[in-house]
Amino acid sequence: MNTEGTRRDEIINTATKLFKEKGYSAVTMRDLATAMGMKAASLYNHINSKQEILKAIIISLAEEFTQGMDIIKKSDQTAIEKLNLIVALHVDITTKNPYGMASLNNDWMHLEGQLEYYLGLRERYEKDFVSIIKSGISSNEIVDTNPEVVMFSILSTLRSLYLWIPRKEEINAKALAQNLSDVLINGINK
Amino acid sequence: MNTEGTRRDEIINTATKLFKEKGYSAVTMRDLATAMGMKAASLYNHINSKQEILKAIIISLAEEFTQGMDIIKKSDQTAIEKLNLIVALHVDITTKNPYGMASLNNDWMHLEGQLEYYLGLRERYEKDFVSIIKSGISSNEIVDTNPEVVMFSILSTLRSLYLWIPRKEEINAKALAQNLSDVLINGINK
DNA sequence: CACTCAAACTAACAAGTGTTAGTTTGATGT
DNA sequence: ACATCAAACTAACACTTGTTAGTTTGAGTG
Repeated sequence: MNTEGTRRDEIINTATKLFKEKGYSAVTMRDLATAMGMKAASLYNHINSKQEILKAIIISLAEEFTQGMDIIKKSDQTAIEKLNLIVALHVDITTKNPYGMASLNNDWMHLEGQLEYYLGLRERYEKDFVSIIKSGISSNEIVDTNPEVVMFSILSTLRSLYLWIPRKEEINAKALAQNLSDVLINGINK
Repeated sequence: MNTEGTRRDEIINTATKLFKEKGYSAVTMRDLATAMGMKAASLYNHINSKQEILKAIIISLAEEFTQGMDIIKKSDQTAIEKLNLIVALHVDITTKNPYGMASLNNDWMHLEGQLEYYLGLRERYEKDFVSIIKSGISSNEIVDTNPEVVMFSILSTLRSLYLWIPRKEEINAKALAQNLSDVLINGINK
């Protein structure tokens, strides 16, 4: 038994790139096979279905976010500091797998068996996020605005990071997270 | 000749909703026909191709943004005021056609004949946006941060509005634009 | 009534879809 | 030399795709 899953992982990585460019539905198994330098039927020596690939991409990412949020919400930090940690979490996960984030954002509705599970994780994440903002408002750290608008605004930016991070190799993750935190939390008004 | 294009418009509106839910590639002409209460072949009495529908949805929206930006950039306003106008522009267009915004954001890459034209409009829009931010930094209205990070942050939120506006019938456009401007420009730190 | 015409229909097409079954290849360890 | 086995292959399947051609329907108009 050698390093398990290597060939399968290559297929999933290649699929992730293709899905990011055209979306899950527009990528055929023959497209994927060509990109891998093989015939479509050969893919099935390593994976069981196209759907399984999508699941492998999305669910692991969604669980990473859930775990990150669990740690942050339990941590003994101010609300603002927790928001900074959320920004860092997104920058970190997105830097490691920017293409996968495209599927997470755009192709989750094509999950067949795990759609409910995914939606559950997502709802939970957003609830935790809003809770942190609300507690920051209560503790007078955060201005008293609609907490959902605040979450929406921050989360939209963080969810779009995958579009931006690949072009920004020059900037490192820590600097980007700091820069984003500044803009998102302190605003841009002088 | 009666009110021209009615039936065609109904088809495009129906398609817009379907595209928002599953994406362009995953919606078949038979799906669309069923939603219209007719057979797939009948659609072709009103439209010439599936591609034409996508083009009708995306290009008109992209041109609306371009026109809006042209007016804003020529206007005699401070940079911050121009940013407020951009927020209002997005809220306005998205409120009128939230489903179409989903295609604009997620299915532009499936444009076949007009891809270059679309990308040109988009690039121009982003350049104008960055220019406004830079001029705000020069005039000391805006904090001296990376202008592209600022644009990215604001634009990500504005581009995601389509996900949010349909659930928020209670809030009116003007109030939402004001609320967003506050959060995006002044930040949330107290 | 006969004519027109938009808008639906049925039937079919060629190409492409995900997937299965069975077979060949070639490197590895005995 | 032989057996093994992952990993590729060829061939084919049942079904779906966008689209075309030709036909029928039915309301409105002279």
